[in-house]
Amino acid sequence: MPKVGMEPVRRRALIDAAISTIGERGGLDVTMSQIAGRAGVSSALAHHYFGAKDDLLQATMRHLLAELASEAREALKTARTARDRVSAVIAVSFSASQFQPETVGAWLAFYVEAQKSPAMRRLLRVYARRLHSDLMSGLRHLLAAEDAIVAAEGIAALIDGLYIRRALKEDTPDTVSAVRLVEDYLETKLQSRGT
Amino acid sequence: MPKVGMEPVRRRALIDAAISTIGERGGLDVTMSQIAGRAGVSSALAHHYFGAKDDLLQATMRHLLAELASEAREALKTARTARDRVSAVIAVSFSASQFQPETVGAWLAFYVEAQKSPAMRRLLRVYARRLHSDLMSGLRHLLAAEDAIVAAEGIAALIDGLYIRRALKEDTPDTVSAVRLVEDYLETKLQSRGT
DNA sequence: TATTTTTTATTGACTAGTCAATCAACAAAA
DNA sequence: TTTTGTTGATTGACTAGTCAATAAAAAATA
Repeated sequence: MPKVGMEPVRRRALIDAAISTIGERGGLDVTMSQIAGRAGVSSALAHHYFGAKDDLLQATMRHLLAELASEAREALKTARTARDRVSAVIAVSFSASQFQPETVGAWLAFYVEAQKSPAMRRLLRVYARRLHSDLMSGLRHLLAAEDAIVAAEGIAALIDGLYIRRALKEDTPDTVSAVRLVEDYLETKLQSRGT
Repeated sequence: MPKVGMEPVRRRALIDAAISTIGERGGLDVTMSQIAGRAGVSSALAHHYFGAKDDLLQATMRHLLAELASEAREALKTARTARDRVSAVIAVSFSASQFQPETVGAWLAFYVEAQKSPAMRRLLRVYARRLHSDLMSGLRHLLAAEDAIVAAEGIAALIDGLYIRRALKEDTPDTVSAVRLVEDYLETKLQSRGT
């Protein structure tokens, strides 16, 4: 029952299906048929809209990044103080939508893929840089220049590390304790100011 | 030119080849032929000694874990104070042999695989538990019980996070700065004692 | 010691299965 | 009648795993 104007609907459905398929099966070695099937279409249609499998995967990664960026922008908008800005960035990283095991699984899979694919690596670098600058936008006002950079790197590494642990499920660090751990790090950093 | 007593030699060569192939290509989707070829034998021989591909991969992971464990044991032996113990664990995680991009790439690939494979997940849990207990063996004497646990979790997450960043190469955190970052975290934790 | 037999090492060729990508064909809307 | 949406069938490439065959070393036997 072909209706016109399906393209955006199908694209979105395929990307969503790609995320959950990758997250569920844990890895990028998912087949076009699995993804297409979950989106309720044939694999031929997936190729029709995205060309090669790689293109669909890249579009998926881009979608993940865009979603995270948009959440971060939103959260930063309402943060009043510098301290709030840092907490906002941390909170977004572990927000319900981002910290879902499926999503985390997909993120991790893309991290691995980035080792092979320069295109993916570029995308991830964009994310890393934005995270850094978002963190610095608050930390800059709270710590001396050098300390702020170290703190930003530390927080970023902590976030990535907690993501990995989340992806492994079982004895999963939940959202709350993950946030607490990072906030605790930040707090000790702020307290040792000037030492 | 068949000589007798080749089994251990081949096994080791195949495992080494697996590590570098996985690390170089970034992912577990390497073929038996690639691994065997790098080890200088036919793919049939790899199957002869390891059975299925999965078995070779598991043996490889086990080898990685065993090597890390042995290095850690060695380092802890010479640590005199509690503080030294913690530093020793950190140092081992970023030692030259462990922090090689190839090795790190392989580690990351196994992390992803662990999402699918319960066997791999079990192995990784062994690693996580040992890391935790090694850290606690020092931290226990330096911090209050609760704080020690938080610090151990934080250090572990930092290590994993820095590994990920290392795997992505380019703007790589080198060994020295990675150690410094973790040590700095530990230091601030210790200083805020009793706060 | 000379020989046969067994064990160990090794591979090329093959099988069976999977999957990305293509394409011709069909259906509904414009 | 042209455009848009859609799929089943097919192709071509690749790969895990098997197997029969070969050859050297070691063990057993004469």
